[in-house]
Amino acid sequence: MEIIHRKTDYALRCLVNLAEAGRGAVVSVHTLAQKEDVPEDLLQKIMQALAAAGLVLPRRGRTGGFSLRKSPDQLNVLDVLEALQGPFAINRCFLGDGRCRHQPVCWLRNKLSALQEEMVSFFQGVTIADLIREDTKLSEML
Amino acid sequence: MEIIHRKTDYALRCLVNLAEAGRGAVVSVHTLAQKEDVPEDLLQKIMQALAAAGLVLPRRGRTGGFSLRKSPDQLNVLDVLEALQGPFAINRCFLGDGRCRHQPVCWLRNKLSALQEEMVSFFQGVTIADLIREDTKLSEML
DNA sequence: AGATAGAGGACTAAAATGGTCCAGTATTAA
DNA sequence: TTAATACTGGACCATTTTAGTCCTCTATCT
Repeated sequence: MEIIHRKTDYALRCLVNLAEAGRGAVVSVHTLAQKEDVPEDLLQKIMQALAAAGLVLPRRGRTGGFSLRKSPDQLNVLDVLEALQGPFAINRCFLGDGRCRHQPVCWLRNKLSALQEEMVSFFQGVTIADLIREDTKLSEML
Repeated sequence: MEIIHRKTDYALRCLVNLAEAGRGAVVSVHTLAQKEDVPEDLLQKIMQALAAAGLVLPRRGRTGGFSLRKSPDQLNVLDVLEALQGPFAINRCFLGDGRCRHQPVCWLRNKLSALQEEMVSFFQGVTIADLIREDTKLSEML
């Protein structure tokens, strides 16, 4: 049972790559796919999702590609995760869509709500900056 | 994206029910299914999995059913989660089965390993006792 | 002996996941 | 201005997972 699915894994790798390329750097899907060894067509969709979520800025045309919209230390893992895997919830009832069969709000939900918040804060607390490879100069990307 | 799948949700409900029934209490799947509003056939499989994981003790025959094998405050949510959803991992590479495409051990894995451990501790820290309905006397089940 | 309860295997429908393909549009370098 | 390059967006597909059902068998208690 994995929290981070493969698409999200790919996304994290590419966002880190983008961060390492320096602030404002524009990198194409083609380049990212090669560098991080990810299927190019799939990565296209992934970057689209990240763009739709406002995490990344697309630039079309000959010299196009994607660039980060926030500095790496402000881009947290929860946002990436939700962009690719949908809203994060410790249990289905926290998604709010399909109603819980049991009660409007059941006892289990009440018990889990604290955990839900803790997990959200947890993933919000981890940023792309935290994932950057050690040997990269942090000064370059902030 | 839900951490706790429906089967695990059902399992938690029934384990709490079992805990509330008092230490050593034996409750049948039939009864549990009715009380917690869970499909009986499915719950059978769920309880089987919990038994296989050593969390619950099956008793066959006329007055049979399942009883907790640990006191509720020693039965943690991680164990339940893993019994029903398989090994817990923040990312696929922590499952150890299929090798990561990137490297024997990649930089992302190194970065995530701390998170993996934090999440494991987190779910280990939550027990069935924590999920018991407020109005139940704790003294009865410890 | 008969009723009841768990064991376990086979099977299925529906959804999620990972991935591919293709036609279209924007942009820029030459 | 045109050709190359890069993102957009929709359709499509195979595999796996999830949730759930059904049926037969075995154990045990009354």
